[in-house]
Amino acid sequence: MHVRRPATLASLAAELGVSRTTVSNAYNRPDQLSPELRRRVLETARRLGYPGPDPVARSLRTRKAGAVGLLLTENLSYAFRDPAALGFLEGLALACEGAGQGLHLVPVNPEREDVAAVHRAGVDGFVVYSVPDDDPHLAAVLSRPVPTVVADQPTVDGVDRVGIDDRGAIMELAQQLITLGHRKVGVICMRLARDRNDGFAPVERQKTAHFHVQRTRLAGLSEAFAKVGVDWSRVPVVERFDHSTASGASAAAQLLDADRDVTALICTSDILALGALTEAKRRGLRVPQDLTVTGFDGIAEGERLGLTTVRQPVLEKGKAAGKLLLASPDPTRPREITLPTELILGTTSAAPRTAEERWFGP
Amino acid sequence: MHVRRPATLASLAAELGVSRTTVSNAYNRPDQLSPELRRRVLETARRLGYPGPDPVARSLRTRKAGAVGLLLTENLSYAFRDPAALGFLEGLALACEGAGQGLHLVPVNPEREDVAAVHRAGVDGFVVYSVPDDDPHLAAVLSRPVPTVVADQPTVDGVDRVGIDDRGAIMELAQQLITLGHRKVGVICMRLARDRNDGFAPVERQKTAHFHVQRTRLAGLSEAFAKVGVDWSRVPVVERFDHSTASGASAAAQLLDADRDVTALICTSDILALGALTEAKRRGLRVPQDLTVTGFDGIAEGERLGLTTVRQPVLEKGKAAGKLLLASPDPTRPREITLPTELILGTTSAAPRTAEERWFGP
DNA sequence: TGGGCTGACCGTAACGGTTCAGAACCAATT
DNA sequence: AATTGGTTCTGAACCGTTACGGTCAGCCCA
Repeated sequence: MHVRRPATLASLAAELGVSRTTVSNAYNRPDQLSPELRRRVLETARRLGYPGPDPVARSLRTRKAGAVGLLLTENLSYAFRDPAALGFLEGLALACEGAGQGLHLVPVNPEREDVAAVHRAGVDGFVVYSVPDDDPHLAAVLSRPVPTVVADQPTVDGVDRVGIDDRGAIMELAQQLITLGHRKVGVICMRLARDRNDGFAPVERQKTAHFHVQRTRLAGLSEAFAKVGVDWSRVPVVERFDHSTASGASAAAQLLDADRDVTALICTSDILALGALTEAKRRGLRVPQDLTVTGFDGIAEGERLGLTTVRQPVLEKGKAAGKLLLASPDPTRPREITLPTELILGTTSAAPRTAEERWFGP
Repeated sequence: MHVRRPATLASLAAELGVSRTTVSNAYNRPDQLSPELRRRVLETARRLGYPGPDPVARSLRTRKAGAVGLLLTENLSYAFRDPAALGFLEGLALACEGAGQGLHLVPVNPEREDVAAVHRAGVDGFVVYSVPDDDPHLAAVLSRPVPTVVADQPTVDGVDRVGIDDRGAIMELAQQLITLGHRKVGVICMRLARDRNDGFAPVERQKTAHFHVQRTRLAGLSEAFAKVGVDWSRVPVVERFDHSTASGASAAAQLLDADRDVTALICTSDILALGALTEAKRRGLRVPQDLTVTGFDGIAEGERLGLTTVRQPVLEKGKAAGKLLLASPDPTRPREITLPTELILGTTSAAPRTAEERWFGP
């Protein structure tokens, strides 16, 4: 019994004196052979230590890998720590699980731009979640001849898409602040491009941002405030590369230091908003009396704190992406799913104090 | 130009009038052909829409898939919501990313016991994280002829393992409570088997628990308290199937309702402990004056609340699992990595009130 | 008796690559 | 002139399966 090479379908067949087809059928189509022979095949397999048909060889032959590839932002830890990304991931994983498909996280080396991993992934399709528009990995994915779904990304021709109406949602939020009377606002956003720029982001940078979600939200804000005569080029927008409450706090500090008249801090994520709240508290600013703070996403911790924000259905977004990918392989035209959002009016937003109040207290 | 079937290595070679080997070399070993020819190959590839060597076929030939399989508990959402599991996942993902390996989440259908997905996964190895000892998926993984690492699971012969000293760690915690004077304690634990049993868990069930981690922690507690003469069979142990703060709260309620003398609630996870804290507050019990509450894991929210607990390096655990799997393919004997834990004395533990104080107030 | 049907099994041809041992060619060295 | 060495490219053998289209024996029924 030479245990060097593990047994294969062929060796098993030889041992049994039957054809490979029959052994294959024993595993895949029990109705194609007599129960007795099938029993013998399976028993001999056990005896020889044959672990069943090799998954890779099977994939090659059947032209399906049984897995979905997932391309995430270059920084993996980011995804695992961002509640919104995590919700998406969970939803996608659930959809895959429901369909019996594996979920293959594509390794993205943050250092060298190594696109090879995308080409090496044996998957039946890809989901691309919120990567920069110019990410070479995205291009690599698109070059693969498998169905793809993008999420929180701009439309790519021939590719399904799932997302929310970022522009509309944040405009609704902006309108709320406008109605309350806010005109001097500041914005804290996530990184806008692949290069690090921890500081103010001029309008040009906002417009050419490589991250669709951020770009769109900023555009929505700009549009909403322009309508009531606010000169957007004078609205301070502070960008942070890292996505953490610490970043939110330092951004708030930077912004408030530079512009003390600001009555509202609009953050493009709840995580950043949580940090802003911390900084406000540290400065002795009461929220919402002295300062309004808003977020985006609708994460649990924000809800607990009564954060005014836009809630988006992250879990559903992931599920939708999975379903889109796993449904019909190739319909005529790419589909697009836009999920609804909900404006959550919490306790961190209120009308700004009047100039008078500012000087003399409430 | 029949675009029916996408181009293959062979069709490209035919088009160019060179051998398949040469085309293969153009992609994999650029030094094996002239730069000029390589350029032609690549350009023709682009023209014909050839996406590069098929990953599955390549995997078959090279006998490596470039991915690691991960088997998680049957309930996927659980993993995505448990900070400890998430930390492990992040660590593992980082290790894989560092090695350029994909991470393949094996779909585990909670309904029917469908082990097929394990056999279908084209991976070079498996990591199995905290599944019940009798999980058929675990058996399926072990039957595959690839290296495997188990984490937070009992040792399996021939398989690498990573974990912590659950018994020792919780004994240290127990000793601390004992030193403080606690003798009447109650325990809240996660589910002990695959069947649902939301309620008290008799000693027998504790001992035969299918989840290694829970079983070991309970054994450690039992041992520590037995040493000081506590009859463990009379210690209330409440089990919860779902792992959530709500479960922790309801378990605490059930336990405190049944046994009002309890001075300390030992929870086998921080999540459960957070719930217990909520319930204590709801009852007007002051922590730690009226009730001591402890957890296990060392999650961020627990730290913020000053929870007395055992901190374990979850991220490192995941990284270690990945490294173990990706290091040398097959050493002589299986390795075992036990990571250090740290007892965190927070503000949720203190000496119990004396009987006198109980009746007359502090 | 022979035609048609069914159940059980088999042979061959892919699936799309990689790899290894040369062959062919040319230039440089002995 | 023969040897050596290097580069560039080729042929053929795998990798382990499954899909497809059979074959063949036995049985039913007219």
